Amino acid sequence: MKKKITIKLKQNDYKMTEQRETVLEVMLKNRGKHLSAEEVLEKARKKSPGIGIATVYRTLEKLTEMEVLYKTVFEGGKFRYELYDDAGSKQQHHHHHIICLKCGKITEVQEDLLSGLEQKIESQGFKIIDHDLKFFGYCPNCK
Amino acid sequence: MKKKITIKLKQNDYKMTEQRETVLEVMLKNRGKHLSAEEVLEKARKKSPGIGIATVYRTLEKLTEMEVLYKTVFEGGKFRYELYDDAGSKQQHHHHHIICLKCGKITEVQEDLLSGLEQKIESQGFKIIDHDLKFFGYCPNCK
DNA sequence: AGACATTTGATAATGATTATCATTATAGAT
DNA sequence: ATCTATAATGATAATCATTATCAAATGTCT
Ligand SMILES: [Mn+2]
Ligand SMILES: [Mn+2]
Ligand SMILES: [Zn+2]
Ligand SMILES: [Zn+2]
Repeated sequence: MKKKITIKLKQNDYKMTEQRETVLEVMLKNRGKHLSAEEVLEKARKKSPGIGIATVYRTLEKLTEMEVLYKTVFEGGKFRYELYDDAGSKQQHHHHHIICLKCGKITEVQEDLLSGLEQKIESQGFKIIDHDLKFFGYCPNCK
Repeated sequence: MKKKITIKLKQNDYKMTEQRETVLEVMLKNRGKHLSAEEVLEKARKKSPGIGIATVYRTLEKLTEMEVLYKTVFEGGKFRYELYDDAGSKQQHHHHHIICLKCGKITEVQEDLLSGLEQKIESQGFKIIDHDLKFFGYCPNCK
């Protein structure tokens, strides 16, 4: 995985630096979590104490372009990043999220069930590349 | 519609002011559009030239709380507001959006097709209140 | 090791949204 | 219609996340 991404970087004339490796490791170690740039910074400093917030933003952005990370807005209007389900290989679709309106917990839903709807939309002349589906409600604890 | 909302305001000890009425009229006249606060300000000033941006934000926020408006982030990381499909009455669900990655056009999808998935999720102990589904791809013109 | 382009970190700038506060307007009581 | 209490407004400052700038440091290739 890490090796695959290093190769991808080189193909695009990007260098593999200590900081980029650290950010990547943070994301790999936190699969299933949805981290803000500040949270990534905090974790990255454990390994690379000197790393700056600008580098974290730049690296997250680059990994998002490369489709290693998925970037989206949850509540609070700031971006959060997570590993793509199948980071490294050609990416198609993304799992869904349930956000608890009381405790803020984020639960992932793996079932897709959108292909029917996507087919209907494509039959009207669109080409669908990806989707982003969030459910808002209450988790079992807060219901 | 406007009357219904005025009554709702009163029930919550809010006053109906010229500015609130203007913002509401802007939103009613632009059903199907997705306006930023700045865009609402611009349109509102046609009728109430002195209105300030802070009042626009406050009013949009209030109407969102009251479930007259729906607030969401499209591309660019800023909030946009639109009338709820059935603004005024008890609100359940919301239509979906297709965002063209080339020209930015936003198309609405009325078909729901999520009830199956929602039922499956609720059978796992969640309570679903609303959802937000966006498709990313290319519109017929840009495909 | 040396050359050169890329990357980094500190910090300034930006842009959207929210908070502050003195002034003004609204709704209900008189 | 006037008065009063309270809520709302507009100007502007503050905040917060993100992006831009730039001199110094680093990675890659020879
Ligand atoms: Mn996720
Ligand atoms: Mn819409
Ligand atoms: Zn919860
Ligand atoms: Zn298009």
